[in-house]
Amino acid sequence: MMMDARKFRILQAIIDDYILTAIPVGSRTISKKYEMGLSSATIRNEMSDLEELGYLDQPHVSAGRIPSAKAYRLYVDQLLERGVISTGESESIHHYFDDRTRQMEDVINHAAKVLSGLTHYTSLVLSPKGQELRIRNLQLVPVSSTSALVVIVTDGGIMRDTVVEVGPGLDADALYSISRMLTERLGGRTLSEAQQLLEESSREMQEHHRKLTGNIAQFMGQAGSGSKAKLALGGPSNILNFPEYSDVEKAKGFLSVLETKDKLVDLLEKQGGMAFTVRIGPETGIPELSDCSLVTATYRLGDHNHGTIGVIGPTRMHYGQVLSILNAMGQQLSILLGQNKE
Amino acid sequence: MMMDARKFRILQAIIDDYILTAIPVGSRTISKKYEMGLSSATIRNEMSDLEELGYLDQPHVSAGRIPSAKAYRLYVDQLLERGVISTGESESIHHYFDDRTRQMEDVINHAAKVLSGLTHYTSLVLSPKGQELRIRNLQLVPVSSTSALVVIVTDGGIMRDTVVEVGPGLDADALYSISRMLTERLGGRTLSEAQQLLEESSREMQEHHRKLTGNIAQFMGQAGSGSKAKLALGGPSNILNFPEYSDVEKAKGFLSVLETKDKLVDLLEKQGGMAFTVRIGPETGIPELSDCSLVTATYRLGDHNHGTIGVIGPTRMHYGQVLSILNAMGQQLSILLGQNKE
DNA sequence: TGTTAGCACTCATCAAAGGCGAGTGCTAAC
DNA sequence: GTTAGCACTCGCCTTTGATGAGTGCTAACA
Repeated sequence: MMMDARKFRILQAIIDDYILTAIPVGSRTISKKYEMGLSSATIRNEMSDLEELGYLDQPHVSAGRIPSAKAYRLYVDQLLERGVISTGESESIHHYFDDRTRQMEDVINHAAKVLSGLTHYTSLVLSPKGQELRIRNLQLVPVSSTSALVVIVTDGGIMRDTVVEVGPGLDADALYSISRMLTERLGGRTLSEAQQLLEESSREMQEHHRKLTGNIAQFMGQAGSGSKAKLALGGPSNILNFPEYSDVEKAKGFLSVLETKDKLVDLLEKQGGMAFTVRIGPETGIPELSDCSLVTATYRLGDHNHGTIGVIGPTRMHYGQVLSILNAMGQQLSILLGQNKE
Repeated sequence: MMMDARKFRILQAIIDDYILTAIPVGSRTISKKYEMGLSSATIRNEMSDLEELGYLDQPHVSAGRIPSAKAYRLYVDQLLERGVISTGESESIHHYFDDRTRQMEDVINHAAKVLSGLTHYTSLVLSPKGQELRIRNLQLVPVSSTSALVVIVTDGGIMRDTVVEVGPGLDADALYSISRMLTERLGGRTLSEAQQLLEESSREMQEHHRKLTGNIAQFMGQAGSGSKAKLALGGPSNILNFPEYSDVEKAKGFLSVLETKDKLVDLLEKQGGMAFTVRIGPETGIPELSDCSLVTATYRLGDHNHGTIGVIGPTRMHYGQVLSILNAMGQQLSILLGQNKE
């Protein structure tokens, strides 16, 4: 037995209905509501076939069918092929941002809020990884007599800062001249290049500079490895709007995953630069999310950097709408963060 | 009728039991479990009095009694009077911090996690307000040809940063000399003093400097007013562990409040420097939290600055334990953040 | 006068029973 | 290949009744 066009149409109708109602779909519903021109009995036969093919599950014998993960997969692949992603939403999303928020952290927090507001799902926004960012300016600001704040301005406009120990006897002017020197030498390079360069050159340096440059190099390593990519969450409690999560235990599991952000960051980073990924149920690889779907999209920042935005919701998600919104939001973020570049 | 010692003992027993079990307490339970040396009948009479006095509620006629907000209030006031706060926990809390995390944001995030882990409630940690922080160093770092990053190092070790527009034609060296000048003039002053000073002096300045100083002054106003005090949440989903919140609707309300942090910040700032405050049920002023209690404590940072830590849980909270932990955590935070001061 | 035993009464909770209805699979006719 | 008809299944809801925890009241007791 094979999947034919009619089976597919029926499957699609079932998925659409289930996405809307969250209750198992019966043959009669499909026959009447979706004007197939077929009687419920015929639908039943087809549904029986679809179940055999693994696209439908039956919670119990006298209930309707619900789509399996495999069915959603088919559905989504179809959506992506047909390119349902419209960019018309881009403009409306623009309104949600006001132009003053340019700080990376504010932007991603706000983006997460907008995204969860628009989709009514839980949203995730991951800031770009710093790996490929190029240094534009580096400056040491004295904090105490033995420590200084490192400020790095990159072409992504992202500033990461940390406090490093500096040797004693370096006053503000000394730090400034070091800053100038470092900016001169490292400007235009990526963080990882700069790190390497610093480590090499520190050998030839005087004793009391060596420690400082070593610390800075280490910091660049951290910042560059992207281990500190910031994650913003939007509307975590949105999940409670769905009957799938009216069970408190399940809700707790879901929310717990959100609290330990590490797993989520890993998951989002697996995206690997693809325009869109859709992970359905078990495909997420996190047991607590086994009846969720995670839809992610990439936004670009310059030629080498990208961040990730995503939405988590029940497997019966409005995939088309979500993909479209993610697409629009991604573009908006690229524009917004790109302004720092000029 | 008056509250006497015996009534109080009985009330205390009822509260203790209800904190433990979350089920209405009957007269028999008190009589047997708490060795009052009184029969259940006598307890019943007393309970009836306590209800009349407003300390107990009865969910329905054939159920036991539950403590009212007024009862918790009495209970907590008693606790505070007796000074149940031990400092013994301080040392153990120390272990949860590793010494490298000195950045304000990391510290408060971590503190929130530790706090929710120890108490099993939802925790809140508010960073200190900047109002009284004294400027130690101010520096402008070029970001683009027309904008610069303002970095202010204060005696709290807190760095707040924002991007300001600068007039054209100011290169790195020019910015540095401005920075030096500003540091010279503003060092040792509080943010609000500095703001005022800047605004006054900007009148006498050249045209293209005026805008810059104006922007910096504005930023100081924002930072100083504390509107940007950072709030970290710990274990939001902990609330779901309590049967009071096994109702999904209630849980959603609770979590929604957590998502809009503004209200919480307001609530925490009302603390006003008191060592401890306990808000029970309606005292929180937020409808969604009307059957929660919020316990907050202050930690000091230097002589003029303070932050707030707190715990939200059901009204039947382990007040004694929570107060004790908050006390210890507050001390630890003061020490940890104080290290930036030297 | 305060305390206690006894008793009738209330009412939430739980489990069992039964009706309802949505939905199925199968069969026979078109 | 499609459809109408029908018996059957089984989750869901409501009803019912038993259970038991807990109360308020009264009368007896120290």
